[in-house]
Amino acid sequence: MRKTRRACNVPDATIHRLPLYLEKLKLLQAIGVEDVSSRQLAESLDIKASQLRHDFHYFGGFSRPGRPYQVDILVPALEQIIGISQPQPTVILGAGHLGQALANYQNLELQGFPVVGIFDVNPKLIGLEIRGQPVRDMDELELLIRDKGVRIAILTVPAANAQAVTDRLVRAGIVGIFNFAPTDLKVPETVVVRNERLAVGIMSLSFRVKCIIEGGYERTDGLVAGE
Amino acid sequence: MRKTRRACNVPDATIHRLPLYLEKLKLLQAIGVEDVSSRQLAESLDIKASQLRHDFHYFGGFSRPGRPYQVDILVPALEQIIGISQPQPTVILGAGHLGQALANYQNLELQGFPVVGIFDVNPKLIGLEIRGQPVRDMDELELLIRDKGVRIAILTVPAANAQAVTDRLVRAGIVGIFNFAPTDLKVPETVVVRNERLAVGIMSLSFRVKCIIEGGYERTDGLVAGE
DNA sequence: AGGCCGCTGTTACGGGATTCACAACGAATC
DNA sequence: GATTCGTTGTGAATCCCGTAACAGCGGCCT
Ligand SMILES: NC(=O)c1ccc[n+]([C@@H]2O[C@H](COP(=O)([O-])OP(=O)(O)OC[C@H]3O[C@@H](n4cnc5c(N)ncnc54)[C@H](O)[C@@H]3O)[C@@H](O)[C@H]2O)c1
Ligand SMILES: NC(=O)c1ccc[n+]([C@@H]2O[C@H](COP(=O)([O-])OP(=O)(O)OC[C@H]3O[C@@H](n4cnc5c(N)ncnc54)[C@H](O)[C@@H]3O)[C@@H](O)[C@H]2O)c1
Repeated sequence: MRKTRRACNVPDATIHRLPLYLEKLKLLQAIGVEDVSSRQLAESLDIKASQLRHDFHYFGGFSRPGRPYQVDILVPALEQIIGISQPQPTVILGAGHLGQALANYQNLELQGFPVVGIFDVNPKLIGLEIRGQPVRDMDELELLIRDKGVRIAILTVPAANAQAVTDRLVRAGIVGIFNFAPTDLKVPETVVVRNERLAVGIMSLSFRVKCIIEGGYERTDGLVAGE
Repeated sequence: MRKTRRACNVPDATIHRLPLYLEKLKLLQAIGVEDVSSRQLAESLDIKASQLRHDFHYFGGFSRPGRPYQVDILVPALEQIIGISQPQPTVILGAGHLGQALANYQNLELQGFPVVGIFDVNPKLIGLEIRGQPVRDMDELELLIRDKGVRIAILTVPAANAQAVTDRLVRAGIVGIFNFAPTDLKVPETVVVRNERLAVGIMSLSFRVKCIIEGGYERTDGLVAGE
């Protein structure tokens, strides 16, 4: 009980690293590696070993002093922390360009997020099969969410409709929304939204590109060629 | 000269907010708003006004004490900082599901990143028209990059081919790579990579969802219902 | 003019995140 | 067995970001 309490106070920065750890560990697992030290794992991810141990420390640690981490223990432990010990059924809202791309993305299922429903309002799209699944009419939304116990939704509708769809998702019991529309969604406290803004990504890239071209080659991490 | 030096030491967190500022400001500009205070702008983005002023301070400030910010000054100033005063021609590598979705995404051009080339190796895709542009053979890559002065590339090829394509992009003079493949790319110091990992996003969402469901409703920001 | 209000620029502070340092421990080697 | 090396767990220290506080300026109203 205390443990789940503490787990939610973990900083975002740490949470964002867990998937990276998990990904690398699964890779190691696939090639038969049995144990791995914090240094090995950290260096392959370009971070400090102490940070990795510190991250793990939030969850009480996964080994004991003297013993390296065991891949077969770490993988399920991280999966349990992230919440994908059981696959998390997921629905996609909006079967347009992006929605279809995501529906076709097999990695989603591999990483524990099988798409169990794709929804749209466009009659021309409804019925279209994507990887064995039909695009569904919005009428079926609430029923399917309840039947399959869906808690996570991926939102790929136009920005103008994003809030309306969100409200409906919230009423249907969705707890997490992965939002690709460039809009800030209003949701109750008991629902989490994660915005994935393409514009932010490409614009910050552009900034760094400009820095390299205009300002010489120095980087944030230190080295500046003499004044 | 000093100014460009300093500009590159701006923290990432600030850079990530610039696109949000710009987006909101363009919206205000479109509806004829002439000036805006730090409080107004900040509150519409759910951040503190002092943070916004602090962010702007990295660039010397955009007004003077007593006067609110003028939208018509701020917009071009931010565009100049981000590096999109002139549109940044962009190429897409990999015309699969995701590549096509992005090629169809009109917001890219609206935000200053017109797609001037879409490339693939699949003969069946080459020649396919997407928003008026043909999918091109990789043979044309270097020439088009040089001709159009492209500095930013969007990488949507399978992870297995990502590094090879990257090497070729780097040799062709690309400076910034927006990478959607779940792989860490190795590039020289003079090239910037920004990874957009879907897995990180959806897994951290899943973690927060699990926290809400298991651990009650408390959030990082404080309030925990009594012990 | 004078006073008041609201605004920005700027500096100082507090807190969180990263990094460091080391103690405790296990295994292998001599 | 002792010793040496490598490992994790953990608290301290450092660094950096977000927040607050305030000084200085502009406009407005009286
Ligand atoms: N295309 C991209 O690469 C891309 C990238 C980043 C973000 N986005 C964002 O993702 C969203 C979708 O982009 P897109 O390119 O796929 O657009 P799109 O127009 O191709 O697809 C949107 C789909 O949503 C459906 N829709 C509209 N209203 C709906 C509703 N109320 N309920 C259910 N479905 C509804 C439409 O019928 C359409 O099929 C947009 O908000 C866009 O800004 C797109
Ligand atoms: N589909 C998604 O929604 C999604 C989401 C996030 C990340 N990704 C990642 O984006 C990448 C592309 O995903 P996708 O679903 O579009 O895959 P896809 O297979 O549909 O498309 C990949 C395309 O790249 C082309 N290609 C392969 N090797 C190439 C090369 N050497 N040079 C140029 N083109 C080449 C292929 O011909 C194909 O058309 C993958 O790395 C995937 O992991 C995809």
